[in-house]
Amino acid sequence: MENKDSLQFHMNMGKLISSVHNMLTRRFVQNAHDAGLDISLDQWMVLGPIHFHGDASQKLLSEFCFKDKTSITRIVNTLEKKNLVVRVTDQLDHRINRVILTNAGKQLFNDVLPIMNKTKKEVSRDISESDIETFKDVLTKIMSNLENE
Amino acid sequence: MENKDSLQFHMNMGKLISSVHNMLTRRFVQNAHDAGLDISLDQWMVLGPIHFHGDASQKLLSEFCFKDKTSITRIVNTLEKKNLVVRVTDQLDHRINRVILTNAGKQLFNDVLPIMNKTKKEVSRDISESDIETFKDVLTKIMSNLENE
DNA sequence: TGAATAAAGTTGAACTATCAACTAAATAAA
DNA sequence: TTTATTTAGTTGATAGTTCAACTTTATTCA
Repeated sequence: MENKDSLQFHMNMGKLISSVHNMLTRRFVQNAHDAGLDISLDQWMVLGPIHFHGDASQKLLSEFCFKDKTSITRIVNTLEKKNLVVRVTDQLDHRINRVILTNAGKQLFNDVLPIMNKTKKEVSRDISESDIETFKDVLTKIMSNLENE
Repeated sequence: MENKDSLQFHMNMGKLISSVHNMLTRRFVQNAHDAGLDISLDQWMVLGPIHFHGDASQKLLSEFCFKDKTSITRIVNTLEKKNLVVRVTDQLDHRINRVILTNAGKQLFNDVLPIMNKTKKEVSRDISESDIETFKDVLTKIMSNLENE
């Protein structure tokens, strides 16, 4: 334990981000599960934008979620299997799928919102507002640093 | 594009961390690939501690990497398949596997080190030292917030 | 000592990520 | 208008994550 902590101190950024990402994912799913909700973090990260946009194409979801289009295909497959969304072919451009929330999807969205807030609270416990701001700024900066080309 | 940026501004922490993690992973693998090296970020994250400890058990790797023991099993499988490590049963406690770097593993470790540094430089470009420090402190704090129980 | 329990790893199943190769539909170019 | 190219999405393959169930070996304790 002690050994682990002292090593943790020397962890580089990549490992920190990776570890935090894993732990965050686990905690969110656990909180959802404890509330009787069956959803993964990735499903939630796609469900949110679908709710937000109303009739997002998979292409838009891909850009918005910073996920590969293949990942979107498969997450939407899962959401569709759970009857949370439906794919509707665009009338004008038949290549495009519009992804729409079902009533069950809207219901789940509303149920998960408080779980997300609970998780957020647990994550940012005892961290100052200004540190959180700096933290988010750095993350945003890293994203622009890694944005392709 | 513009739309995406304005939305990005409102991204919550979870999504930021998730997105950064994905982009970071992609960039590391791409940099390694460009240098003719075939390794994933997760393989690297396990290879490092193996190098560091000399004869780490999978249990130790699991704690050290903040990964599930199952993940460690499979990553070590992959590393073993690539002849980068070998499993040696502990003489005193036959339940324990000691994971040891082969010469090829040591070689790869040395080859990947500069790639990691290159990636680190790309990630932290134009971010002040003090912001990086705050950033790492917040990540460490989040980890302790999410540490179980 | 012998039975219950705990610890270290593995395996199977379901899900996600990424790459490459593919289909189908729309657009550009000849 | 026909051909070439681009775009949206899917499929297959390989790797990693998590959970639950399992094996094997150690330890506890009755």
